[in-house]
Amino acid sequence: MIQTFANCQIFRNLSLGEIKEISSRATPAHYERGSFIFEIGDPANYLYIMEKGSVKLHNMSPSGKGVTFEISKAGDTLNGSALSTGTYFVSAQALTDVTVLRIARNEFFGFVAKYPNLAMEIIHLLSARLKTEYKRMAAIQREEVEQRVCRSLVALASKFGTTLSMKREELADYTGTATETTIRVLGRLKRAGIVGCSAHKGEIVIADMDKLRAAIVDTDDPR
Amino acid sequence: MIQTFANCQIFRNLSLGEIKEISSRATPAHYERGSFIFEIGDPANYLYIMEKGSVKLHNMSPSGKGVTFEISKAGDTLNGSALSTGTYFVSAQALTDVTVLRIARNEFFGFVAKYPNLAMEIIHLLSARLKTEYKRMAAIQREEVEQRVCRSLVALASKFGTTLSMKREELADYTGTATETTIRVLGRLKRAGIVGCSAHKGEIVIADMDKLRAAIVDTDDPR
DNA sequence: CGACCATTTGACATCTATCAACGCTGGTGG
DNA sequence: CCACCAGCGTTGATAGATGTCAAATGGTCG
Repeated sequence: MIQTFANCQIFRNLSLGEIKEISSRATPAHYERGSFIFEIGDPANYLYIMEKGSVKLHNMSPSGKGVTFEISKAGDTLNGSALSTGTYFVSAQALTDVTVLRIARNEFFGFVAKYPNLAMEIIHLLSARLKTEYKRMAAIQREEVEQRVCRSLVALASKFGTTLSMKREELADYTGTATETTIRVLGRLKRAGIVGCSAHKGEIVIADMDKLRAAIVDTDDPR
Repeated sequence: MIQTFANCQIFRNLSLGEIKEISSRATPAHYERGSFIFEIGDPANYLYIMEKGSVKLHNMSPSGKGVTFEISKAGDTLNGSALSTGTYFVSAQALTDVTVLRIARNEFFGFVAKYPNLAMEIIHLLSARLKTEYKRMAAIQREEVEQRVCRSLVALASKFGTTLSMKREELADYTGTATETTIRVLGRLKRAGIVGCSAHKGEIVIADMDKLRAAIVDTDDPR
């Protein structure tokens, strides 16, 4: 458990003693694949820290149209900003069996007020995430679908490696396109040798990472 | 100057003495309409706090395609998160003549580390902004243009009132559509009596705020 | 082996961007 | 005072990209 905290970005600048103090207030919880850790709109009473497994943060509309914001893994917090806004603004669904640690909102904020290093790391983390979202917005508004699929693949691969275990539909929700459209793009990428052909169901293998990266630099403003 | 700080969300929980201390390290600066306070990619060495005027935060690609993220006014900070990430990740351009206060990055972070209230407010602010961006992403990926234009109008009106002084092109960049498309939507809204017909150039007047709000609730997920 | 779900492919509808032309308005200079 | 110009707003026609619908294929698991 201590190790989980030490691996978590927002706690990394704390001393071992401080981490021990905080982790003493955390309780573990398990969720099985497919279940929800919380749903959008629930009151945000706990900070969740991922220990094991992966979780999809998304906003599924009643019509079935999903928007995926992030896939979280060990060391990530789940929609931690919601502790500030009062209610979770995304849903968290387990993609695998999952173990999390959770800390009550008030206790967590107590620590934040007490340890400037912790507050500072949170600020850095939120800033980085905001930057990511801004870039993503710019990409969505400017780029064509093929670009965006490639961009999604790069983002996912840099976090999870070149073998992604996700369905086409999940990639489509992450990219923000129809499933069929994503499949057609993947088809083109296969023919270009960028994506592997063999891949099992529910799996996407990136065959040539360099080519993939090259495919998204052609547009304006490489920054 | 003190007043500017007191009106600024991130400083609002500080004592007068603390505000005085911080504001003693701030220096004012003026920019005339059209000029850039900073441009995307510049090293983020200062925190800017708006005192007077309005500023557009955007990302203009060389091809001329602009994405507008926010219009800032008195009390707002300009891309403050950039102090964490190292370089500004949007450009800040004055829409009017503008007065800002600026504080050197290191000094500002010194205060953040020293005053937990300040750090906490920053966390709240960033969290709220992240929530806004998530909603916006969901809207972009799910909604049709008409919805999004209405949503933009509501957001802008709740900050600036029902008379917006902006060109169609600026609204289009904010909404993420072509200028002509935005104009066509505005045409429909005029006919529906939601938007005023008289409006001068460079001005958009919202005639019926209730109808406007009603126009964006029809889709999924009213949250 | 059979059922079910993911994946794929095709045809089609439609939305939106793009291109082009024009009108209007306010400002400027003769 | 008038004519002209430049920029913004508006409208129409068109093409292209992407979503949607429908159906076939193929893989996986019980």
